[in-house]
Amino acid sequence: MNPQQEPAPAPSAGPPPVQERGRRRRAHLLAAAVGLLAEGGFAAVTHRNVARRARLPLAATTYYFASRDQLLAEAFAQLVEAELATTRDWVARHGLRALPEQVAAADRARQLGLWELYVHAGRDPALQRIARRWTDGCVRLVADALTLPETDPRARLVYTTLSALWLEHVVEQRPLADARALLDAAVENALRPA
Amino acid sequence: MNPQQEPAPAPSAGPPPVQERGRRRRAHLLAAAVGLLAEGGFAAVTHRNVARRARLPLAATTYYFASRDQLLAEAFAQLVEAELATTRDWVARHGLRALPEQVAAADRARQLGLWELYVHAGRDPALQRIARRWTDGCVRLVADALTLPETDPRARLVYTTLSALWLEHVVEQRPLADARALLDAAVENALRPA
DNA sequence: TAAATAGTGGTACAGGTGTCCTAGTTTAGC
DNA sequence: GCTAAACTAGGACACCTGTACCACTATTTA
Repeated sequence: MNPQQEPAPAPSAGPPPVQERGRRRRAHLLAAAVGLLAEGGFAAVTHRNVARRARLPLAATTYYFASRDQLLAEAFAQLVEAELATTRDWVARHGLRALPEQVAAADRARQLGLWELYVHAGRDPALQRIARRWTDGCVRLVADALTLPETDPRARLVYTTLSALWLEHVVEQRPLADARALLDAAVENALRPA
Repeated sequence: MNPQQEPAPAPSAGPPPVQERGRRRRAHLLAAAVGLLAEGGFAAVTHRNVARRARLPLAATTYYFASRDQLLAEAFAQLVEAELATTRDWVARHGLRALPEQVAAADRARQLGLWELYVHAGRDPALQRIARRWTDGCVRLVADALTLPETDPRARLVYTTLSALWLEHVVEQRPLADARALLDAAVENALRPA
């Protein structure tokens, strides 16, 4: 009896849990991780914190995620996707030049968490892929907003200014007033005929 | 009698140690912290790692620095100062447009550590001051290289492109070829008469 | 010289960490 | 129904963390 029954093979890295409740729990854990990342940064995302916030037992975290790194990676991916969607929406509604206002309105801590993970991606190939997708998504977004082809270097150029201003604002909390002016200048430069 | 002899008031946060050996030891600890930060990032800078690398007893770290945070802050300041000096040198020698080559040649892990601390500064006012000094220093550097007044927004604009490309390269490890082209375009745009 | 200060280093503490284990319970498929 | 898989939950393990303590020894100062 008890023929090495393989009690819990841990689906972690593989496909999502098959049972409905399992899928919900996994999603809750992920959401908790994202929240913690925003509030306390990188270091706050521990198994115990995540479990506590999701009101689940500690073991649930290791059951649904193979490791803390994987949890972080998925949180990063989710954060990036959400951010891209939000930004796309905003740009569609208010135009590219209104982006500084969106940055101002958004949750600063959340943005910080995003950038923290972005930089951390420099040391983790799994995260690096997500970081690239983020940059690419943003560049495409800018290109669309300026009605430029996706690969037009001018879009890329505008995005460099945009992202630098964004990061600067989030980290250094400088007044946003000149950010808007600088972004305008960058857009103007890009669209000005050579 | 032992009249509350205050055995070790810990100069940590105050002025540097008065004895020569003490000053050397403190410097060694700081250098060790910078090295660790580069190699393993944020998390690697622990009291024990720093002490081991500096070949000093664990207690030396708490004797010379009031806390881990202070140690990190000083490491950040030192890293920033060194980086600014190096870059200034490079620009004086090879010009602004050759900066991508400097980034390529520099120690990637070290740059990563620098950016990690930069983003972390968003959560720590003490680090934030240093982050601002870094940005300001870089902008001034760009302004000087372009023979623009320090506060000219065009210098700031060029720096946004520069820093974004720099961070992108360090984190995402994209080919550096188009970075150079983009930087050139940014400089051209800035200097083009309106 | 003696006293006061600066620095040293070994150790201990209380707490947090990721991860694993295991016995149990629920659910899905037949 | 029954069996196998999916899931739960609590606890434990080994390790690492920042920091405090304290009996020392150098060094400086008076």
